[in-house]
Amino acid sequence: MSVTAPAKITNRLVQLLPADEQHQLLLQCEVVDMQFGQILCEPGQPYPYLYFPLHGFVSLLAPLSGHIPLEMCLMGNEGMLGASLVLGIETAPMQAIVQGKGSAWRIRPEALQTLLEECVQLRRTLQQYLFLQFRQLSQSAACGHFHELPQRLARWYLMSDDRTQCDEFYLTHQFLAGMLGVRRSGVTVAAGKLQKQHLIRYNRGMVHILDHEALRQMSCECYGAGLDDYRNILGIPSTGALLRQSFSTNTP
Amino acid sequence: MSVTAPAKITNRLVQLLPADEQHQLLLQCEVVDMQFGQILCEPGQPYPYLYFPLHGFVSLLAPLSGHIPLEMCLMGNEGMLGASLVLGIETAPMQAIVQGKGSAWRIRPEALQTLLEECVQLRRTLQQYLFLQFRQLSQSAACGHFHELPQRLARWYLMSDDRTQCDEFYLTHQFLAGMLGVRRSGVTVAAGKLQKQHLIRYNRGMVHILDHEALRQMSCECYGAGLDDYRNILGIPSTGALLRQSFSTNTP
DNA sequence: CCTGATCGGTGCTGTAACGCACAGACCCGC
DNA sequence: GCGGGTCTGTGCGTTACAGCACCGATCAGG
Repeated sequence: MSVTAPAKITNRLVQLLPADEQHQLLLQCEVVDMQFGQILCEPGQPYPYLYFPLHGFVSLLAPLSGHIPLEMCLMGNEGMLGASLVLGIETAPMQAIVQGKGSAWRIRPEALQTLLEECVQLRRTLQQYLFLQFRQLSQSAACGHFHELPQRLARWYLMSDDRTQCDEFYLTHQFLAGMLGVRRSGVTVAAGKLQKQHLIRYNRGMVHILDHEALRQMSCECYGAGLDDYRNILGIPSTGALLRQSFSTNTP
Repeated sequence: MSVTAPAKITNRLVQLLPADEQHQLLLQCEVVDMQFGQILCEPGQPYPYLYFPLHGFVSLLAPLSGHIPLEMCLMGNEGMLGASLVLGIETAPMQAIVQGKGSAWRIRPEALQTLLEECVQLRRTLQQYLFLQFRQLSQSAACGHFHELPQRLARWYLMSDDRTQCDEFYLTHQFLAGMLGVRRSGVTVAAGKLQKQHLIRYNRGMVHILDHEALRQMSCECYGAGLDDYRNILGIPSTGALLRQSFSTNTP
């Protein structure tokens, strides 16, 4: 079994569980790669699998006929895909697609359903995470309506960075445009501004985050609100700036 | 007890419950008036009460500093305020405010928590309704981003009409502007178009729906999607056009 | 090495909103 | 009947996008 992955490569929701529940859960999981662009579920369709990302990240998208699906929620190893199963409903509310390739523990919905009946903390954690998604959804909706592109873009870069945890990831303007529901050339202009100010650097899709702090000041309040929510609801910091600090002081 | 209200004035979620659960629930409820503009809960704060609207309707709003809160979800007697309690979390995810005055059954969160442990169908129904809200949230987010004001406005009038069930309600342009996240004068222009086409008529806040069918054609797909969702998830038609038909054929 | 595809920069025009301001119509209370 | 508040209509300049088009730079494959 690949349970004994490197310490940092794990899933933070699973980490919250007591040892016995972790063990039960991981017995039912298998490690899989997530390919860039892979579609993990479709709205209204049953989940084929549920995923606990280890690295890489996944987007939840809301499709609207005649438009490219709009991103509602970004999910890395601080979250999971399929928390709505805790409501006893087997169909997915939204589309999920892999935005940053990586790996995940995956589990069959039936298996998780069974576990949910026995494991108190697992159920509790999934409930909390679902509540968190609820908050994020409403935050993103308001953000997309009121805030302007450069701010939203900065937020997006920061969120992606938090979830990849390596200051470098692959993301073309074209793709970002889809997520944010704007034109590709709009992204180019906004990203160009950030690059000119040396907050980021990019080339043919590879993005480097150069200055977190300045990027954060450029971004809208929604980024910080997301971090706060995570801490308040789950009781631990998300993979955000706070976590990065504690990590960087711990690295040898 | 005021449980024996007129047959049509009830809550459709409660109606879904078996008789014994209904009885248990209503024993813990009291009937209250909902005043226009009354704030029923605040995001991040515990719910003082939970509400099953009987008539009138309530909005869920997402606040963003520097802006008027944006509406995420509209709730009449087809829904309830506080379904997120089924996740075991006592704080409200969003603000709720009374948009159309009316009445409701209200219950203390602790009382509902207790009932949830015993009543299987109550829990199931609240879970389904929460899932539905999840869908509506993402739909509204995408709608607010891509669709244009006249379409969104038509949708809003239809949704309000469904929830008041009387083709006439009080809603000023100013208020609508807040809900939709646009200027008041923008609403005036859009509503003026609808009035010129004889789809609605309004005067100093009193709105009459004149032509449902035409209004529906004018509205975006999101209106129909909401009705479909309700039927698919809860298994009964919402208080939408379909229901109105069956009602109108039943009235003496 | 050529070819085709992808990525990103740039520049137009068009438009749905914005912010702001003002004025008429109507209602209510003193 | 007067005055103040609310509701609605309207106009103006501004702005952040959309939509479209075209370009060069870079990369991958035969």
